Amino acid sequence: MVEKQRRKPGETREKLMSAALTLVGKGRHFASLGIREVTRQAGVVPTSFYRHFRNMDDLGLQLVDELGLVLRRMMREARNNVLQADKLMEESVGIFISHVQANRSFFFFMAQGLAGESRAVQEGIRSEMRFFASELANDLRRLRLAEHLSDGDLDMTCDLVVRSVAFSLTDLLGVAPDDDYQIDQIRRRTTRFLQLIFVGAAHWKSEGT
Amino acid sequence: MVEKQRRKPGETREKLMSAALTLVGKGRHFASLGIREVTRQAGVVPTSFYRHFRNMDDLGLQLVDELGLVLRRMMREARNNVLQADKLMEESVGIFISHVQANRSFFFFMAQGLAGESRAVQEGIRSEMRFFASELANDLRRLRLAEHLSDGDLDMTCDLVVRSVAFSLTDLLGVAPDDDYQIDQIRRRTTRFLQLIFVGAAHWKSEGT
DNA sequence: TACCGTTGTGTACAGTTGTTCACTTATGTG
DNA sequence: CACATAAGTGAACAACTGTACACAACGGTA
Repeated sequence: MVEKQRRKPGETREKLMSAALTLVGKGRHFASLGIREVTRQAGVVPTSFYRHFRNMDDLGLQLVDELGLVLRRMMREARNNVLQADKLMEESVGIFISHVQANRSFFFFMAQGLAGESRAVQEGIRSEMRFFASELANDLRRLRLAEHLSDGDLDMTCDLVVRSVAFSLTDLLGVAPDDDYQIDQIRRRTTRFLQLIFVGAAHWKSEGT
Repeated sequence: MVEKQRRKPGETREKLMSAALTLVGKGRHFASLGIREVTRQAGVVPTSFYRHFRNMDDLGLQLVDELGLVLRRMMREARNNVLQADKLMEESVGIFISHVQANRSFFFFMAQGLAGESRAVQEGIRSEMRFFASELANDLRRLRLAEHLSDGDLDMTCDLVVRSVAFSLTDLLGVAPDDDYQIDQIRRRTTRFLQLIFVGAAHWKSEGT
């Protein structure tokens, strides 16, 4: 007699994905995870894996999609909550950090994927970052905060902003999630990076002429 | 009769390390490499591994040390060849890119290690980057290129510079090594990033007062 | 020359891996 | 209700893994 568990449709799929994330969150690298390991963590029999994914790379790709959702939520919150332009950067960095804390495993996965072994995952994450940068550029245009910059220069600036924040991710994931002191240091530093970049953008090319 | 190969002392050790690097250079992630796999690539029997390393993490740590040498060579070359201050950034980025091309596997390893699973390797690479940033700050002070900045602000600026260049690493490693067009795009973009940062540094705090 | 520590070799073994197969059970549509 | 399909299960396999052991050849030193 086979005891088949009753589950909602797609529940095992979710279990597998979050099992992989859990392992990544525990410090394991996604590239080193095996199918059996993930199914074990998910409390599911190994063969179930193949019902939902072709292999680990496939699972990784689907995680990238979910990561996209997380990033979009973050962006939406930033858009809604950053009202006054003068505190724009402090608040944005704050929102970023709190989202990282709330979805630590996801961001572990993101940081790993940037130099990961699956080209597809890598390209997926990179494209999420490009999207993020272009949305940021739109916002700045809309808020009339960068009217002296050409489109190309604004894109470059936003690209650099996104990269700097993304790099802070590795700092953030390197400290304990409850180490408030260190986290505050990172928050300050990241904010100053962004301020420096925008000071640069404000004077960009205005001196070469 | 056991045919023992004659090798220079430490030759097998080197073979193992460069075998790991080779695999990483082929797109594999360091965290997913196994002892047997590395020894196979090195053309050595699995048990030999333990004569030189306690486990793969240990090998990784020793690779970080060698990476340090590569980075120092790069820094030295930059110091010798960058003579005129106005081309400082173009030339530095150029030297960086050519070193990456010449030691591709090493830089693959570096990019992976930043979000790798061994905390020790991670910390090692991070510390190499800190060292690099502080040396850069020294140089700028020495060349009297940043006299209006406080020590703290100069450190921050150099930190941001190093991070931006390091992030370009992932771009660089993502394109084929002979894709000259793309590489030139990356070179241009990275250079502009640095210029933007230094424009920011030049006007830093001069406006808040 | 005799000796010893280092390094390389071959064999062995238990544990884990990815994947296939034949099966049972649940679910939703006609 | 019947039935096709999706989603779960367990057993099995060959291949591979890390690691241990005993042994052999080398290099240097006394």
